[in-house]
Parts: sequence; structure tokens; C-alpha cells
Amino acid sequence: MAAVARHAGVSSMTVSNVLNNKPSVLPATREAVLKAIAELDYRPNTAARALASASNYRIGLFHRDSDSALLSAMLVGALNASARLGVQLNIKVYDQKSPLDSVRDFLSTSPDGLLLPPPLCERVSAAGLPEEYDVPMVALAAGRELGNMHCVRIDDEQAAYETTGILLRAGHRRIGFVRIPSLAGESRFAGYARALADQGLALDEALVWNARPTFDAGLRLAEEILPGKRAITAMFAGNDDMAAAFVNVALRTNLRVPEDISVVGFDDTPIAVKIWPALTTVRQPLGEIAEVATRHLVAQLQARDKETKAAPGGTTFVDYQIIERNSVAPPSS
Amino acid sequence: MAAVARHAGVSSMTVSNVLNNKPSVLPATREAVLKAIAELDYRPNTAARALASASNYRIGLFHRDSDSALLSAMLVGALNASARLGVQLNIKVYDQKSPLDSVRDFLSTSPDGLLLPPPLCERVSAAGLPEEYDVPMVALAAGRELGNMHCVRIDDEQAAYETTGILLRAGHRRIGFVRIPSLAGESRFAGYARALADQGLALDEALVWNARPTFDAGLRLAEEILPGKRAITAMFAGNDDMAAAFVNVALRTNLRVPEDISVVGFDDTPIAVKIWPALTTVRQPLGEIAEVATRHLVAQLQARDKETKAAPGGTTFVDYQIIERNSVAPPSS
DNA sequence: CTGAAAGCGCTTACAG
DNA sequence: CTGAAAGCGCTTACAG
Repeated sequence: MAAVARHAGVSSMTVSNVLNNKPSVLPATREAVLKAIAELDYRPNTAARALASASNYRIGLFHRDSDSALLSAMLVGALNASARLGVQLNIKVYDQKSPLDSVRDFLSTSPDGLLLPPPLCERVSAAGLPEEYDVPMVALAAGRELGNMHCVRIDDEQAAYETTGILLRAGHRRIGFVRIPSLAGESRFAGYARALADQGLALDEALVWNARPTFDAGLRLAEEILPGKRAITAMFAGNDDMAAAFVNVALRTNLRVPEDISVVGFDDTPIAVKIWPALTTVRQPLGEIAEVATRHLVAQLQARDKETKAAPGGTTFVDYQIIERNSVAPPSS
Repeated sequence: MAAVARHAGVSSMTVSNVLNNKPSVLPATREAVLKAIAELDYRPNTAARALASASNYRIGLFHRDSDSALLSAMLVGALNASARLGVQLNIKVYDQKSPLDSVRDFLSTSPDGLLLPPPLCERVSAAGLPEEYDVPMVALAAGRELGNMHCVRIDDEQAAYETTGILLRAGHRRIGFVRIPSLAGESRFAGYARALADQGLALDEALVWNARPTFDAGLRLAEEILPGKRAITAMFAGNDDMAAAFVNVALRTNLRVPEDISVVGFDDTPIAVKIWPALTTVRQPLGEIAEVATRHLVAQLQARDKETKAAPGGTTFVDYQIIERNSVAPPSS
């Protein structure tokens, strides 16, 4: 940095000011510094920044070992943001048997904040950990607003509403729905119900099944639903894994997808394009969610340090995207 | 750290020595420090360590956006190791169209070292970048020894040999093989050929197909091979994605897996358990590979700083594991 | 709008 | 075997 300062004929403080986008720097000075940075190909030392910035925050990102499909995007997003902000990110794997204990253990090491993906965020929120510990927590993709912690997510209800709309517009009237036990599941069910209501269709409880959001559960459910006379012409599965299970069972029982039955998923995980037909599904930008969540958490930390008390709860929305592939077609008559 | 030192009645230097396992510390002193650390629940500041240690290395880990299945494990492994070693890890996404340019771009920012997963490591090695730039590079899971950079990997040849053995022991004699265009593909093919030779079986070139290791390529190949009279009773696919494609096409063409045809994959990516039947496959411990590679790279950097010249090339092996699930059965007569 | 000084929490030679 | 001093590369108040 000293070299850049010399090159630009300013002090290293000014270089720092430019780097951190301080508004006080004169445009001309800023440009000179930027030019010096480019010419010397200078890259700030993350460690030094982290150390020097009063912040020096340490935040934890929890994840289960199992769901790598969702994990890598989140990791990359959180990593990017934390590197830029100079905060120390601790990646923690939690035990499925006692997730709360894992969180408490980590909390006992006095971290500055927590990043909680589902389903952990729901558990932590319900257990009242945000009130018990004075450590800011941010939920990722929680499905709906959480009273005691901020949440960064897509609008699950609206996404499910629009996705159901695609099925309705294709001509389907008997659309099955898998309701997964989570806040996201509830929000999506609400969106599905609203879409039906908008078309003047009654919600038929017989077409709604409750199941855990795993491939295995999807397999069992599909084996129960698909054979014989089917009540549905389309299935809105709880997520991509379940949708993949439906496609799999359909193929085994000589049903064509999408000709005989349409299937849509949720999440746009890698499996969506690793089966045939590729799944029509909703993309949640997990990387962006993690990035935004990390920034929000750090902002919360800084605000707190300045005694600007922030309100708990609240939501930041991130855009989703409906990806139409090959698993939806009009119902065969 | 000062608090720990005070608590233990020593200087902070001694605390540092304990933390870094310096042999000079007396057992009694060490214990006192360790006790103080535990009582105060002290955790060293990574940023400060990184900054203070003369090292202060910055290394890059490249990856494609596409293969998230392999990515997350590698990320976590490299992250763990780099946090522990206090080195700065830059995660870089490279462009598939011009991977070498991405590497050169990054190299121009003067990093201290590179971590290269396949297939990038092969390209970089073949292009002679290790000779061109004086930056240590370590290849992850490269499939076989690379002359100009160190490689951390499983023994692909032996893994394929053993996996083919499982098929042979189940009674299969006409075993198909998908040869993917990579060093790993070559090594695995060699293992397959050796297993056949061991049983006195001739290698039948008609049962060996070349294809890129993607789900789509697997789909096309399976659609060509499976219908009609089949030459094979089992297929050793190039990886899990391809194996999944074979299972998918088999189901669509009314073939039962594994009763009518056995299928095995390679990698043990998440898709292996997200299809039915779940795949018998070879697990590559990517997390461990990344961790070992990061440590090796840093060791190389430190050795170089001390002018202890290290030999280029060389290999560190990591154990693989054959996971037997439900996609293999004896051939139907 | 810009800069001189102090300090973030460690580690590295170097004494003793 | 242990410690006092300097310094890693930045940023944060504080002057001017």
C-alpha cells in the first residue's frame, strides 16, 4: 500500500480511503490512486484489513453434511462476502440429532454472529435462542418471516403461486401437491392454494400429501400415488429430490413424463438436469442469499457497535426464477 | 492472548509457542498455558496470525461453476486447511471456454500458489504453466502422476480394478466400460483391463465406449447401447452422472436395474443416492484431498522460502472406498 | 479534503 | 527454556 501511495504521490491513508470508497476523496486524487493501484497491480491484504478494522468479527455458518447441493452455492456466497468485508467465517457442520446443541456449543465460543440455513433456522428461532443469547443471527431461505431474527429469502408463496399457474395454464385441473414440514413448505402451500382459488378451483385435500423433503420419502409417496387410477395429472413436488423420485417411479411404472403426468420441483439443484426429463423448477439463488445475509449480519454488528439499535426480525427479499424445462406438458385427455 | 499469558503467569510469546507446538516449551509450562486457554476459552485471531506470520500466503482454488457436486466438499476441505494455516484462499471460478486464460489472469496477480482440480489441472500441466511461472501448483484428483506438479489423489487404477472385480465376482463376463477423456479415465480403464486380464478374459474393444463425463452424453450413449440385443450384462460408467443416465434409459426401455443390467458409477456424488436403484460407486474423499493438497502447497511454499528446493511432481495418495448399494446383481441367465 | 500517529493480535528473530 | 522488542499491512480517530 505504501508503494501505491508513493506512486500516486499521496499518503497511504488516502489510498485506504479510496479503497474503502470514502466520499471525502477528491475525484482527481481518487483517479490517481486507482491508476497507481492498477499499474502496480496492488491487492489489499485481507488479513491486515480484518485485523485493523475495529470490526474483526467472527461469524459462523452452519450446515448439514448431507445437503451438498445447496451447500456449495451458499458457501461460495458467504465466502465472497466475508472476504470482502474482512470478517472471519467459521464453517460449522451440525449434528442432525441435536442441532440446537451444536449451535449452543458454538455460541459458547463467543462468536459475533450466526448464519442459519433451513431447517436449522426454524429450530433456532422456535427455541428462542436469539432472545437467550445476545448474538445477531440471520436466517437464509427460511420460507417466511421469523419474528426474532432477520431473514434473507425468496418469496416462496409467490413463487409457488406462479409455478402452479404454469400448470393451470397448461390445462391441468387436478394438481397434486407435496407439503413438506417447514415454513417454506407452508408458504408454498399457501401459494398453491391461492393459485387454485384464483381460477375458482376448490382446494381438494385429497390431492395434498405431507412428506419429508427427501428422495426416499418421494419414492415411497410416488409408489403409493402413481400406480393404478390416478387422481392427478400433475404433481407439484416439495423439492427437486422429490420431483426426481416421482419421475423415477413414473418411468418404472411405464408412465411417460410429461405426457402422462407433469412434474415440477423446487430449488433447481443439480439433480434437476441430471434426470430425464429435466425438471421445470424454481431457482432459489442460494449464493446471492448467503451473500446478502452475510452483508446484512455485518451491518447489524456495526450498527450495534454504534449503539444504533436495530429492530429484530424483518426480511430481505431476493429474486427467484422459474426455470421451465421438460417435465411439464398439457394433460392427456 | 495477553490475558491468557497473564492468567498462566507467562509471556504472550510463550503462549504463542504453545499454540504453535514449538518443542522448546517445558511440559509444565505448556500445561499451565493450555489450562489458561481452556479456562478463558481463548481462540487465536486468524487474521492476526496470518498477518504476523512471515508467510502471509495467498493461494487460489479454481473451480467450474457447473460441478457443484464435487465443489462443496473441496471448498470445505481447502477452507479448513487454509484457515488453520493462516493462508488467504481465493476461490476463482474459471471460464470453460478459455480455462488457461483464467489461470494466467490470476497468475498475473502474483499469488503464491494454485490448487487445481480436474480437468483444469491436466490442461495447466500440459500447457507447461508450472515451468512458465514460478508459482507452485498442486493438482487435486488428477487421475495419475503429473510430471510438473504435485498431485493429491486416490489410486484410480486400483479403484477401477477392484470395482471391476465386484462385477466379475457377481458373475458378469461381458462388462461394458465408458472411457472418459481424462487422465483419470485412462487410469480407470487400465484398472478395468487389468481386472479382466486377471480373470483370463480378453479385452473386447466393442464393449468400450468413449464419451464425455456428463449426464447428457450418458443419455445419448445409453440410448444407443441399451435397446435391442445387448452385448453387455453390466456397465462400468465413467462417473455417477453417466451411471444415472444409464439407469434412467434402462427404466424407460423397460429394463430392470440391476436384474437385467448392473450399473456402477464413480465419485459417489449426491446423485448416487437420489436415483433408484442407488448406485454402487467409488467414493473419492474430495474434502480430504483438498485439505491434504492445501497443506502440501503451503509446506512447499515454506520449504522454498528456506531455499530447500523441492522436487517437482510426486504424488500423495488418499484412500478411496467402494460403496456397494443396489445397482449390481448377478447377470440373469 | 489529506496526513501523522497509534494500534489491531499475533509471530519472528534475537537475547539471556 | 523464556521474554522484550519490532513489525506484519492495514484502518481508525484525530488534526489541520
